[in-house]
Amino acid sequence: MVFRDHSGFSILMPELPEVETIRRGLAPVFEGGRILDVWVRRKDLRRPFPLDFDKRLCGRGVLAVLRRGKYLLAHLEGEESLVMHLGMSGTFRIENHDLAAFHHPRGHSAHDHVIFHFEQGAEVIYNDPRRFGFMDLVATPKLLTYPSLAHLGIEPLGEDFTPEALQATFASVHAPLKTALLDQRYIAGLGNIYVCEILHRACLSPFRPAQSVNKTEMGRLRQATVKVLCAALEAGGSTLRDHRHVDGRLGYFQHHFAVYDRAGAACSHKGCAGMITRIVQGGRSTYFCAQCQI
DNA sequence: CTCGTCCCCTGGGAGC
DNA sequence: TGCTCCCAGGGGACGA
Repeated sequence: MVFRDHSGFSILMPELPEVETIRRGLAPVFEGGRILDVWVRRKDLRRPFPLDFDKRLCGRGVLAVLRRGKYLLAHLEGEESLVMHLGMSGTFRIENHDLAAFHHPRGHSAHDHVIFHFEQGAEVIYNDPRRFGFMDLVATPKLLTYPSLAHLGIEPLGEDFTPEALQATFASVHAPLKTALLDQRYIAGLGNIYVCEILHRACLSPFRPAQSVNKTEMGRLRQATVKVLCAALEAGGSTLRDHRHVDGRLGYFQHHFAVYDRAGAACSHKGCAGMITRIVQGGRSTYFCAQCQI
């Protein structure tokens, strides 16, 4: 969904490209940095913060920031990792203040829930109006069995994302292709917006039972997924490089969509006279062209 | 197991 | 102009 926040920035829900762009934006501050102090402004987001969340982060060095699906993972010194999910409205911004300012915080907005203060003076601020995100601390060796991460499917930008793997994954899945692509247990990182774009690009119907998609079509699906995600990443990358955005807002950038939120528009495929329509599948909007998505 | 439904939350937009 | 209501989204819980 596209909407504008109070300062006129265009906001998009964080799916894989947004989360990866945020990861790249956080990395220069997090990786090799040390957390001096953490200010948690409420006791929970979607879930409660873990016990002594702030105390356990104070003084910790950050080794690396990784992404798995839509999750961000900050590996900390001492074999512990900070697991973060942005839900639907979570974002980070980076501000640079002197140390004194942190102890007399000013100018934080109503939805700034967590503020990390780094040794070098940067503040990393997590803002989440709808509070569907969450943060947790997990022993790094136990990440593989952490419930939210344990059952995540294939990384769509990884080497394992092949037509053969897709066919094997969906071999016994009766669910409609649209629903199956959104299911993080099969493929990790896709959300409603990009799934609509991917299916349109691959000329595949959202209604097709996932198991009915043949290998040739899986090849198209793979190709479309990589193209759509990489184009979005490129847009995010150019936002990071754009110095007009140096107020530190991460991960939100303009995209051009072929189908999402474009009901009534003409299908953009060459030679197709179809029109984009909106239907509901599993309680979520699907935008597609019934003419060429078969 | 798989499938469908509902809920969490807020702000924007439609409609009156 | 100002009010009310509906809706978007990811993930987890729950029941069939």
